[in-house]
Amino acid sequence: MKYSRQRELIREAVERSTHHPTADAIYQEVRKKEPNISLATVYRNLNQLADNGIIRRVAVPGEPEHFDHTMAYHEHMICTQCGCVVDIWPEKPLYEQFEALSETGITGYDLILHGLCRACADRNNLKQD
Amino acid sequence: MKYSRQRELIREAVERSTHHPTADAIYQEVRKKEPNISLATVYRNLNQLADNGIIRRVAVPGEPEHFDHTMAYHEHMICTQCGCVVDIWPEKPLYEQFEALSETGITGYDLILHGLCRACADRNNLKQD
DNA sequence: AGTCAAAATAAGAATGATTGTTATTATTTT
DNA sequence: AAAATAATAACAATCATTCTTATTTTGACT
Repeated sequence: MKYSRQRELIREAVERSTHHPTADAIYQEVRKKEPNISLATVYRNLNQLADNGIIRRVAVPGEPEHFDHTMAYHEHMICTQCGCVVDIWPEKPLYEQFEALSETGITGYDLILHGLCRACADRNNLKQD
Repeated sequence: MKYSRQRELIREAVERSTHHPTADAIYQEVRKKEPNISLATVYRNLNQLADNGIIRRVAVPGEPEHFDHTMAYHEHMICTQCGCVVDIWPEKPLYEQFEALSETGITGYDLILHGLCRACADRNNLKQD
């Protein structure tokens, strides 16, 4: 894997991100510093970074792929109201729960939880009072 | 929801299916009896049936949507070798495990387990002997 | 049975996310 | 510095899915 300025900018943009950006969001961000970068380059590098365990893919059904710079074990919840993706930090990895579910073994999983984010939950409570 | 011959054929095709067919697989199947049916009609009706709780959507990251006629609670595993989708029947609903993960509550989730299906596991063991 | 409004359809265009192609450029190795 | 390799920009292509529109079907009500 050779160095490239573009890949470095992409990696940094994911690193800086507070939300869980899509390829297009990263594209828009990196374009500020590298106006001629191609969207295909962003996709190629995000995939490469994910395949090399440097960033994490977050697959949300019915949405474009999201990406996450936090590699420490955690899960994701999508807000049913505003659509934002929030980190969920279980006390114990869910993986253990899943292992017993198949005789042939579980080697991995994709999980997206659904619920209200803090902001939406609070906003709803305010209106209701 | 008015009756339509097309919707009925689509529902029956999902009902008969042993795997977890995609919209296109259902389209190919229904076309045998209704050659002029449109793919858009298949999509529209699969969505309608799913929205009305008559069939279930099975979202597999990186693949077209699958559908399932079995409405009783169960999970899904995708075989990392052959790509087939198999039903997993947990003793207790995983939902309970997930509820405690968010202060704001969990209203649902999407889960796909990864592992080897029985057939692939057996095949691998044979070769290895 | 005949009329009407609502719902559904076929056909195909359009969309959106993602990947492929190719000629060129940048990076690493010799 | 030259050769070999990987990466890029530009843009075409693909794939799944949804949208549009003119037409047909269905179900309710005479």
